[in-house]
Amino acid sequence: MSEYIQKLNDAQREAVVNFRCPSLIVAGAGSGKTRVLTCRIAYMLEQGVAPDTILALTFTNKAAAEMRERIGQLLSPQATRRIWMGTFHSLFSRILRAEADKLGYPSSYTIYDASDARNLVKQIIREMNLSDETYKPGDIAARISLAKNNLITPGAYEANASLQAEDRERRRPQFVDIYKLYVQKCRQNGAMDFDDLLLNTNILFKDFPDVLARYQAQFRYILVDEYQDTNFAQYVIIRRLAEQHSNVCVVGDDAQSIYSFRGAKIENILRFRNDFPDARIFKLEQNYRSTQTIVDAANSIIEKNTKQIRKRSFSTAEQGEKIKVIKAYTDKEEAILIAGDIASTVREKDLSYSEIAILYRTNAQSRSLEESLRGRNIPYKIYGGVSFYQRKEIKDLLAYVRLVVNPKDDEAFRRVINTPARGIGDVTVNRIAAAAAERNLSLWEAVSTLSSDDMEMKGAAGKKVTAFAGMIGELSGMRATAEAYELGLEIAVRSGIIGTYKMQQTPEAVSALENIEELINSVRAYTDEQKRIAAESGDDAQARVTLDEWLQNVALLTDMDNEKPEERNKVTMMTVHGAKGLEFEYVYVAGLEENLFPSMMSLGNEEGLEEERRLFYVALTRAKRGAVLSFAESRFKWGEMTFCRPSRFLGEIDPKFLDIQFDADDLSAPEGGNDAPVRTAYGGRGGYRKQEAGRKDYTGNARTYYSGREQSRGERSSERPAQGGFRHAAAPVREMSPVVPDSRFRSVGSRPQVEPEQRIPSAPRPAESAGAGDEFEVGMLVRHDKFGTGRVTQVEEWSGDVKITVEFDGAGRKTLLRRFAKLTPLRRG
DNA sequence: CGGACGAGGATTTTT
DNA sequence: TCCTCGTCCG
Repeated sequence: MSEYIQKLNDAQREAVVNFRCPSLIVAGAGSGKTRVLTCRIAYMLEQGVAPDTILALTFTNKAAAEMRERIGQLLSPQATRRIWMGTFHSLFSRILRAEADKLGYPSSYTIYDASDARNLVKQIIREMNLSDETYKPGDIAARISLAKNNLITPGAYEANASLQAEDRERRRPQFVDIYKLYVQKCRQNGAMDFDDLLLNTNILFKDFPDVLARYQAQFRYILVDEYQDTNFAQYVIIRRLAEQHSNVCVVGDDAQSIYSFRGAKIENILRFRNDFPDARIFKLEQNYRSTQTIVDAANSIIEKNTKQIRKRSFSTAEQGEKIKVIKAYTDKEEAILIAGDIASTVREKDLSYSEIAILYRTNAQSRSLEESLRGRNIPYKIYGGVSFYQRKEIKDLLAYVRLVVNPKDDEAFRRVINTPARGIGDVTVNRIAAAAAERNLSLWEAVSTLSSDDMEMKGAAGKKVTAFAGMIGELSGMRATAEAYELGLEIAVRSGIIGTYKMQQTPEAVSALENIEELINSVRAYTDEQKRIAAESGDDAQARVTLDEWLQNVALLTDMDNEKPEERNKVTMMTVHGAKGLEFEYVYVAGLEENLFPSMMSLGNEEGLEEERRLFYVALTRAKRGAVLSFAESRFKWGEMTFCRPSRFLGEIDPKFLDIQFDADDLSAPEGGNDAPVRTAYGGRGGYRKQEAGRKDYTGNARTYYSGREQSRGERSSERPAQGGFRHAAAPVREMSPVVPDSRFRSVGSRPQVEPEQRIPSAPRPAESAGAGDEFEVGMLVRHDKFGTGRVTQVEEWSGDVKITVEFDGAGRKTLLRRFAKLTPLRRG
């Protein structure tokens, strides 16, 4: 038996070697889940399973790459090449690319990300003359996504009385019309959104049984990582593919299901046994990551949930330190206390900053934490915020590539036609659109084949459009011969994107250029890599990698995928969601307050609350050695000071694991009293009775948040069967309720790429006497046609012009550009 | 066209 | 608070 098998514990080994039956591997936090998965695949290969009969599905590219890497280490890198290992989206997009013609799509279809999808929805709502008050694009896009995730096509949606009733009730009777048009436009544009990759795979498998049979025959072994996060569409794909060989191995942890807002169904893992009655279940319960204290504390939280697979994680590591709980008066103080604690922890335990993470529920919390870390000169890195791929310059460049690759992509066309500005305005675009619609052409097809007269354009506009068409046409022509990298660079240059940013001297423009450079380099890296793989495996078919291919790949990437190793020795700051799958020596969880963590939005129903509890479980189990939990009594939210109560989760941790850092006066029991403080602090473990006897301070809070419902739960009822039974394809419709929350993107606390310290300050420079600058100066009295007279308070040079700030007597302060404003100097100050 | 300005909105977000 | 979006004006 291979060495790597011997090193496994019994449960792990069982889960590895029994690979010829449906298997459910319940893998608690830190239980060596990835290890088991990689060993299982390695073992399968060693047992003679052909690599291309293995389909291994993950949720992130990172997870797939890591797994491939580790299998490669166990066997050889070559051995892993032909395994179908990757994300649901990337593998099925590959299949769809091969089978596109059957669905009436071009094989070089483009992939819309969430914001592309939302923009299209928005545009449709405008076109239909609907109010974007009632039809909020974000809501509509989310509902479309929800429908697709539940395999409800527009036709099925329309035929469904209860969904229709729901929309009427919510005063959005025309939702289904938007949905229809959206699907139609995507198809016209030769585009699929993320959800389509799964939905269309299902349609392909349903409508083309021979195609399904082919893939069923091929994938004799199906493995799914993070199964608790699969949605209905993914679930059905897996079931369909598994029908023939019934050989599915799913790995996951129901306690870490935290993506229901994205359509994930915890029921999929809870009910795996019903789907595969002869499945074997392997429970990995030994935690290798954390101390006993952390594991036991986490258990004491998660056992409050009713929906779960019973298991008992245990750690054989040392008992370890208690979990520190910090109270602060304000969010600002909380941040300062955390920074201080990090500084001393790092010093005392001789840690590197990279071994520490601060986790929070919402990105908005990062700001105060950031400031306090900076105040103490603690290096940090914030994850989240505006992603690389969401940056304007990147989306612009990608839109060009999309248009060049897929001439039907009207969305790309609209984005690109006047970016950078080339004097083609709405009026012109509308004319193009009208002409195109009349002839049933895409926008690009119209522009490249019709004359200016056909589009009813006057001289200047017509010329500009012709020039644009010529440029795209030439780039498009290069596709057949040029290397992807060259073409990418050519697009960046010819489009004028690079030139425009080069002209500007702002730090933003510099960073934009760097991003563009990075993107283009990634084309080269990708093609080189693909060529290397092709060479290794002896395929000549891949001699030249096209831009199409890279584009499909890049659409499915996220920031996590270009993590740079130089981010060493920095404290990690991220949301709890972002931390799933990671581990740190010390973890700080900030903002443990009611309405924040658990989030206010989750409090309406028990299911939401249970998910928050799982989220807290995830947060806590990231810690190897120590955890620090903090809360503030007041916090700035949306510019307003709000008062907060400590999170109920604090009270749910068995107090014997806690080390309370505050308020000994009010909370502590008499000397020698063992654990009274915590009980009175949070009312955990029946402690609330005591509080009701009339303690002050926190007791009042405790009484409130241990509301009747909480108390009445009394003896926990975890034996109760899981609620909300899973419905199968027969009635997927029920899956539509409740409606998902608004899922529009936020982008608070962004700038992950540029360290604040490294930013070039853009402080206004006084205008040089170059040209017109000296005409105005601070203190001068001036007159303006509209605003009357005023005094100049600031003059600065501003990208080729002069920006003048004037305090007007009547109209207040205005900032004017010299080039435009008709300002008359009156008298020197 | 493109910047200034005010209103409104603000969980979480693997792809 | 602080960002995004729409509108208005030079």
